[in-house]
Amino acid sequence: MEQTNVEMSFSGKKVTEIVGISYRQLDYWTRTELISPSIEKGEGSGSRRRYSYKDLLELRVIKNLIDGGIKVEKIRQIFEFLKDQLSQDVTKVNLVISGNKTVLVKSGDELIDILQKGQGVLNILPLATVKEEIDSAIVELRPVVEKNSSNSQLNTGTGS
Amino acid sequence: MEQTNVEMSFSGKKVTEIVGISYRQLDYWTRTELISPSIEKGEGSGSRRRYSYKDLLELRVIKNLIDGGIKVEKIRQIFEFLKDQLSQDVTKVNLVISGNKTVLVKSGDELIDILQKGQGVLNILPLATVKEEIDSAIVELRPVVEKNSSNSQLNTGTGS
DNA sequence: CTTAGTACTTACAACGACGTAATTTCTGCA
DNA sequence: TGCAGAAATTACGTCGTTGTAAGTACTAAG
Repeated sequence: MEQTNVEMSFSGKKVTEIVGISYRQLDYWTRTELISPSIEKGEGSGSRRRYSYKDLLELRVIKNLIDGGIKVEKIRQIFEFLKDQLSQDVTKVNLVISGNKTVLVKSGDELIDILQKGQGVLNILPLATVKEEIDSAIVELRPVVEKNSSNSQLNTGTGS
Repeated sequence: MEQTNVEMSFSGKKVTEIVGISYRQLDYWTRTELISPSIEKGEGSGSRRRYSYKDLLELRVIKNLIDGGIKVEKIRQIFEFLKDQLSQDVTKVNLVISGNKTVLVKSGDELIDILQKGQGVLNILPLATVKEEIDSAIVELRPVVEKNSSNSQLNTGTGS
């Protein structure tokens, strides 16, 4: 029985480990609404934020863009265009950022087409790798299995 | 007689107009050695910096990268690899930034090749357009022709 | 030589994007 | 119910990248 990652939820701490960012970054991005915890917003000190699998993908895209030297300010623009576009069927799709426009493009002809007319700077990020990165990170970080608590969201597929 | 732009020199002020950046940016980039005025460094208050045509190309590349949302920090890395690579025969060459490596690639097959193996973020900047932008800006900004002073570097070749 | 411009330099401020550390509150468990 | 630990919040500081404004030196004209 393969449990899809889609229904999982993750704490802030866990997210930082999976995605590979600092807690401060996650907190800052959350509080400035670059991303938001889809499962639970968590308001008030001591509350708990819960992020979805889709949030993880989004965050990893952000991380890769940051590592690629893209300004956070620019990333905010990008995600205004990307609203909800980023579902789980991201395999073999490239994120192409041209000027102030952002599109999802299937690798191949379309991409070359865009390159021909290339004005300004073109940023390209393959999303297939993003999904792989997250998925393998989730598996690798599955640590010492906690004593099974009934409402643990990290259900590994033990039935019921 | 076509006067090549190559031998010209430009003041800081002029550079900002041609390239399309603020004086503060030019100054900051100069003083932090992102670029340096090839013709004359200009040391001490009141001295004069003189930039070359090649400097203009370099600065325009920087501007385009900035407009593309690339962090200045990243741009510094890029130019460490690009040292002197940026000559005047930049037509039909693309600047490709992949991770921490930067290369000049002729449009076409090589580019697609790189895209296939695409890891992380790929930044692409066509240099042909950069040269065009600078050249046309130089022409357009040729203002009220100064009374011909013998050492004016801005020889228009009109001949009275 | 003096004066007026222009251009370069310096000083100060501001903002974004975090890091560090202390504080608060929630949760699981005894 | 009370306690320990984990995670979120708040406070404060810093660094890089500029903007604004004031100071300073060079250059040409008289």
